[in-house]
Amino acid sequence: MSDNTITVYSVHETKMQYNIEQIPLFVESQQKKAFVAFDFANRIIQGDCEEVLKAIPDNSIDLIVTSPPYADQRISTYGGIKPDQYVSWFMPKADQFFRVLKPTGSFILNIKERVVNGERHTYVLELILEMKKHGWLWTEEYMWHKKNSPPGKWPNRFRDSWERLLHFTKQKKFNMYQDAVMVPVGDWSKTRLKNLSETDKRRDNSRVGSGFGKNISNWVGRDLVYPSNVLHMATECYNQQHSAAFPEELPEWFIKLFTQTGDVILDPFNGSGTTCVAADRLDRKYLGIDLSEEYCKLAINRLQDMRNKRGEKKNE
Amino acid sequence: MSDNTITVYSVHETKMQYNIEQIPLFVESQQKKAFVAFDFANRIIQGDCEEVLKAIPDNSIDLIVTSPPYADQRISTYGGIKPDQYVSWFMPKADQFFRVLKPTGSFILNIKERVVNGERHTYVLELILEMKKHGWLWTEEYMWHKKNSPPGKWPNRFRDSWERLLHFTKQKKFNMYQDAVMVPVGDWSKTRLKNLSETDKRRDNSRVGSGFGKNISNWVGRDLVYPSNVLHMATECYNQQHSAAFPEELPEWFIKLFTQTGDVILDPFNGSGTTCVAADRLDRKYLGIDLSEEYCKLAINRLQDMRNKRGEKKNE
DNA sequence: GTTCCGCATGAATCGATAG
DNA sequence: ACTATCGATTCATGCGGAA
Repeated sequence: MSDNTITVYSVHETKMQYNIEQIPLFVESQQKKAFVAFDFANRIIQGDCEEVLKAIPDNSIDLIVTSPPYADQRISTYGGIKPDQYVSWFMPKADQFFRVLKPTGSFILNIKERVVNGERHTYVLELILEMKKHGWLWTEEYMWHKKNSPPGKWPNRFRDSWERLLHFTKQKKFNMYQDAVMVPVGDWSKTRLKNLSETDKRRDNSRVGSGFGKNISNWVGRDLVYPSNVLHMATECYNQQHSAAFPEELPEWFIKLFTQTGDVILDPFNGSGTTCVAADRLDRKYLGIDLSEEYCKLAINRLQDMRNKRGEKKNE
Repeated sequence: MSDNTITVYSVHETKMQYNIEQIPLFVESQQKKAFVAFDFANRIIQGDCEEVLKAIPDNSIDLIVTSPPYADQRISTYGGIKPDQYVSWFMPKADQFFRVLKPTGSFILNIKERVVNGERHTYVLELILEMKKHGWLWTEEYMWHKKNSPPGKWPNRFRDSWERLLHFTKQKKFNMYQDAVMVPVGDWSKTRLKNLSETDKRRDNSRVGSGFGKNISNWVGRDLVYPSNVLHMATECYNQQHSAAFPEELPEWFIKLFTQTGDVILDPFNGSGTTCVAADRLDRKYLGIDLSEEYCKLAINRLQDMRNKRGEKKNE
């Protein structure tokens, strides 16, 4: 990274091309205003999210979905944050997240505590408590059940197949579009409904207009139910080189749940850019930030690939 | 409850009968020794677990599995512990658990935080931190996915379908018999989740009282793999007056995982006695403690019923 | 003897209403 | 302003009676 500059990537229509603009960021209030004129939507920015976000205005982001480097992970990029220092490393960034997030917005934090000396470390618990002190509401904890967790065998524990999806908000009331993530009803009523309709037909022949038929009408067309706070998703790898933190399904679910078309989604630890890809696919705007130039380029390539594919599809 | 006495229930062969013995408990060291001679194995004791356990010797329990009253729940029995006071209510009891647990033993705590003012309360997080201060190791957090969670719809959250199963130990090295909970690979678990009749068959087998050995024999020839730290189990809500906090499968799994035949399992918030029933079925010894006389009687009745059924089966 | 369906039942939570 | 109570919302499951 060169001094006082960051690199901004953006996707263009041209296949396999991207522009790199050098933009001064770390500026005082006057110049900051000028920068604000810069459209940060649909950009991938290389830099430290804590610094980059200082150039983003208050209350301008609708949703933050991210999976920060866990303690002692992504050492080459983030230097491997020590578990004991995790909270103090994270909180200045969380303060920026708080500032840029709209009052009606949500922050989804994918995280899981490491095992240290045979014990689960407590930095995630401490992080939640500290977030509250900094004004965040710990609204909910969703559970990601990783259906295909990596194998492994230890004498004192099994494979770790779940991760936390902490849901923080700024207010008790926030935007939530529950209908957007309704799911087909369970196998239970599928089979029952199937059988029910057969019975219905049978009875319909013998007796028309009874109250029974009315009962059926309540079920017919009601294929969808609201999900719970447990998400069952398999992990996926974008390619052999760079494994994604989570499958595209995951940010997709929260993007549909907490935003509408045109809203802006931020991933401050963008990595291979799964959040941005999901956002773009769902016609939302994205802002991805990552320290690593390699990851930024990978992300922009993925976004370009997807745009191209969608373009081809349109022309078909 | 009368002064200085507790009520001890034990199962006998005679159908639908139980003995009630009055035993002085809250005594000093000399008399305590006398009490220790009393066999606490396979007993249901009515009283406050914090006091009752003072009569149990150090390092005498192999496994503790329990689901304490959550904050503001089970008000009629426990008076409804306020969320803010939960940790200070719980810790003196946890100290006794620590004392009576063998160094190689495990403590499984089923708990979940309430929503208070639209936010998840932090008393569970604080409890974990406090447990560590009192010497416990937070070894693992298992996840109970409740497939049939209570319904409901709110503007800011979905149905809560998971609970924590906190695994505390006294040492880094503890007893764990992983082979005892191995499961058939792949398709079996899929069919089990989807095929209801398959589940029913398994359930029936376990209810009859032959334990799980019989089922395992059905799996011979299939490849067994170790499970993960996510448990998929439905709550039992059969039409009775007293519903169990968790399904029998749940303590069963941990009993097989952390104990051997003849070991002693403690549930200090015994409730309807699901833990003890599972322990007895698996030929372990149990000690159940509960404040409520009604629950104690219910538990002993369940244990007697099971004994009777197992006896009938033997005679067949 | 099976299979199938109606129904009750949750360790819930929110918002409105009442004291 | 703060607490207490009540109705509305909603779905997977097991049980019991029916086909």
